[in-house]
Amino acid sequence: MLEPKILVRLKKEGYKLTKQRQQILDVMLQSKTRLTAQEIYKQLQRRELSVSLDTVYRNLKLLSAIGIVQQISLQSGALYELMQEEHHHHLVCVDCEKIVCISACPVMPSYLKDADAAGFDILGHNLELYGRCNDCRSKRQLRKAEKCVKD
Amino acid sequence: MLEPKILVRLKKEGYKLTKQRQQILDVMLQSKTRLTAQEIYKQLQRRELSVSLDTVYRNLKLLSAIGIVQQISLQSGALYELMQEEHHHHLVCVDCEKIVCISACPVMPSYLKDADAAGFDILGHNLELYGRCNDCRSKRQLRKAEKCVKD
DNA sequence: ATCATAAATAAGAATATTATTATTTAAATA
DNA sequence: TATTTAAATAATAATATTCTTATTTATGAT
Repeated sequence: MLEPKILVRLKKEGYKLTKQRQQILDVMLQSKTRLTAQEIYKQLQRRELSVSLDTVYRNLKLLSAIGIVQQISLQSGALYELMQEEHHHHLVCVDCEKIVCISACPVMPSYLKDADAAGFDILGHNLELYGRCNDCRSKRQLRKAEKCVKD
Repeated sequence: MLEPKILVRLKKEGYKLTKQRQQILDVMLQSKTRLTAQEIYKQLQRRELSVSLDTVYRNLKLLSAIGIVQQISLQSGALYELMQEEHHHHLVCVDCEKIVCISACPVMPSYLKDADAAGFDILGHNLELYGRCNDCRSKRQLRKAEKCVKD
């Protein structure tokens, strides 16, 4: 069921395809929503596969580093999603934590050349944008406006 | 002592310039190295200013979101550095956690337009690159080579 | 200078995340 | 198929990070 692309990627970097790793990926694949590490852990328990929470975290970190999984850091902890078809990034509202996908990716090969120059093999990257959404901006301005009216 | 630029930025976004916030920024300004939240907290205790660890974390998060501070996520936790002169990003070795600065930034205004389109005010961003450094790559290959020799 | 108020803080409890170490396992090769 | 070994895992202990709530404070307006 796993994308062959993912298998190839893991093998290429010398990582093993363990049962646990497969199941973690599968849970993410099945999920319609972004998940926390804890949620993935709970799903796995339902499936009766023995996976420690530690293993979930370890794998999410690894998979993020090599670009198979995308991590989104919120106040309340991190969310993870499987990188499907199109590579993309996320914009998070600093007030309400609303998340919006930004479809393009600005990290071009030319940019990675600098990194190569440092002698690194580039495996992946994570870009998160922060901002304030329309609603939250309005609310802020409303507060100021109300005050003026009252005065 | 604080860069006026930072003060302007905070005020513009409606954030207060508290003693604690000032001191956190000052500790980072004085430091020659990247610091963990805990290290910043300890520095502040030496200065005899009352700042809770919670406050340190809260501020680092806020300051990262609006681009005044840069966060670097390592296995062992996060490091923080004040964004000085030139905006830049970091490349981290997934094996040894060596950090290298990449001077340019690929996040151009044109890219941010997409974000604007979603009705967001963009405040900042965080980009982290992952790779494997020269040394770690060599070590991996050595292991394989040794095996071949032995055989 | 005083007042009003949203923003910020401290304290301590609750969670999330990582480290350590002994054991197990995938995968390469004989 | 059996052997070998780096990689991966589980268990649990240790840290790091966040939440909740009551209190304090910076700031803008009087």
